[in-house]
Order: sequence, then structure tokens, then C-alpha cells
Amino acid sequence: MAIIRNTIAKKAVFEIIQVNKTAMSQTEIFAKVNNICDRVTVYRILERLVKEMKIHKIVNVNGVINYAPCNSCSHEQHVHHDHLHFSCTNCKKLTCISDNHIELNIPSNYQVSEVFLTVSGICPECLIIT
Amino acid sequence: MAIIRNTIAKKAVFEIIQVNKTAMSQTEIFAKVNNICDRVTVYRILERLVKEMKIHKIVNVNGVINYAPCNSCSHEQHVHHDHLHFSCTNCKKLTCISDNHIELNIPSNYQVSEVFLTVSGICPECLIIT
DNA sequence: TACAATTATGCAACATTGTTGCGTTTATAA
DNA sequence: TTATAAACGCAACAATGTTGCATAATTGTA
Ligand SMILES: [Zn+2]
Ligand SMILES: [Zn+2]
Ligand SMILES: [Zn+2]
Ligand SMILES: [Zn+2]
Repeated sequence: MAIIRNTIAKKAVFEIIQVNKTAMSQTEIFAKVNNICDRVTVYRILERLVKEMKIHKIVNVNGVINYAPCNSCSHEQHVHHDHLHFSCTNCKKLTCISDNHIELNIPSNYQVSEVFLTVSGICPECLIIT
Repeated sequence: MAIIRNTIAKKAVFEIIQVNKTAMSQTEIFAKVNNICDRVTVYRILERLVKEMKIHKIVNVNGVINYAPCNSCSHEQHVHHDHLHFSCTNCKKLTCISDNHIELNIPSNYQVSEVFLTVSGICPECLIIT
């Protein structure tokens, strides 16, 4: 069942996430939708897009949940978005680093479903400036 | 300067974190201190213990910050607590997996300071039950 | 096109987590 | 014992995320 509707607000939210270079929080996304819909609606749209695996959640190092498109996510083997994220302590930008192979030798008695890997530090752009 | 005081509340909080097998949130820790101090005091004690590198923060996959003792953290090279964490979707326990070497080949134009690595799934204990 | 079914939304209210200011208390060193 | 800075309690606030319910909008079908 569960017919998926492509509403104006949903298209707008997805477009914003697609276009943006870095991951965004609900607050940032809501600020960009120009009051096309309610704050709560944005939350619910984000939930749906995650469920549809069009975007993925990234918990930033401060605990705020961010969203990025699933362009480079591997959704095989029930292990989702197993790529690296970089959180810059200077510009606060959170970036997906997709071209990066991660080798995790997790003990075999653990059943892995998702990998959350975020590295903090200074991003290349901020390194040039300083 | 900055004299470190070992108050009753601080000792209690550290003891709780030390004894517990898994990482705990401020809410869980506060529930265990038996009203020995205020909720805000727990937050401030946790901040201090992190600064003193006796405990480390782990942001759980839901965004809630958890705390665990720094028994197995490597504090060399300014790269802190570079070990794996496991977040069980069933029992909700967050565990430090210290006996695990992580190999990350992060692009050299990024200046890394901290590594946050959490894997979600089913922990060994919950796998046995089901 | 009209209608029915159900998905999606707005609004208000609430919950949780974490923070700040400020006056008071307490631990520690001299 | 006393001075001093660290630690605390309390109240208020801020940010983020959630829930219930009535209403609106979308989509398939007659
Ligand atoms: Zn930066
Ligand atoms: Zn990503
Ligand atoms: Zn478990
Ligand atoms: Zn740990």
C-alpha cells in the first residue's frame, strides 16, 4: 500500500538538499523553504525521504541531525551510507566524503546495520584561509 | 591556575560512569546520583571530566550525547578516543569497543582532530535472545 | 468530472536535552 | 582560620524534535 505523493513542499525540500554542497540541519532547510510549509511538515518530509532512501541522516558531533542526498550511499547488504563525513570545527560545514573506502573489522558477533563515521577537524577550504 | 576540586558529586558521577559497562546519557547518570546534586551540576561535572580527559563524549545515533570512561582512549597525537562504538537498536545500549583497530585513509588535505565512529545494529547479547 | 480513500499539512501543545546568569556555598591552600 | 576561587542550586531560557487532531490536498476509479 502506502502511496507516495510528490507534494510541492516535498519537492522543494528534496531540491534544497540536492543542490546544497554540504549536509544541512532541519533548521537550515526550513530557513530555505521560504515558508512554503510548516516547520513540522519539514520534519515529516525529511522522515519520508529517509525512509524512501533518497536522503540520509548524519548526526553531527554536537548532536544535531543533518541530512544529505543519497548520491553515493551504498544501500546493498542492508548496510546503509557507509561513507565518511567531515565536520569542520571552523566553518561548521558537514560534508559527505564519498570517495573513500572504509575498512572496519567489527567483531563478528555484532550484527551491523548502519555505519556512522564522522571526523572533525579543519576542512581544506578553511586550511587555505588560515 | 585552575585548581581541580574533587567534590562529592563529582566523585559520585565519575564512579557511576566507571562502574557502568555501557555509555550513559546525562539523563541516565542523573537518575543514578540519587538527588545528590542538581541536574545542571551533573552537566557541569561532565564537562569538567571531559576536559580532564577522564571520560569521553559519544554522540549516539539519535543525537543524544553519552559518556564513557577513558580507559582505552588514545590521547596521543591530539587524536582522541579513536575507537569504535556500537549502538544496539534493540536494547539501546551504547558500548565502547576498544579492542579494535581502525584504518581510515582520510584525504590529506583534511586536518583531523577527532574521530567519531558508531555502528548500529544488534549486539551479541540481543542476538542470543532472538 | 466527481467521488472516495488516504496521504499530507497546519497548528498548538508538549517533551527532551542542553545552556546561562547570578547569588550562595564549599573545598583547598596558605 | 581565613581568603579565594571553584563548585553549586535555582530559575529561566533556548534549541531540537514529537504528538494529536482537525483540515486540506492528491490520486485512483467510477
Ligand atoms: Zn571549514
Ligand atoms: Zn553522507
Ligand atoms: Zn542489544
Ligand atoms: Zn568510547
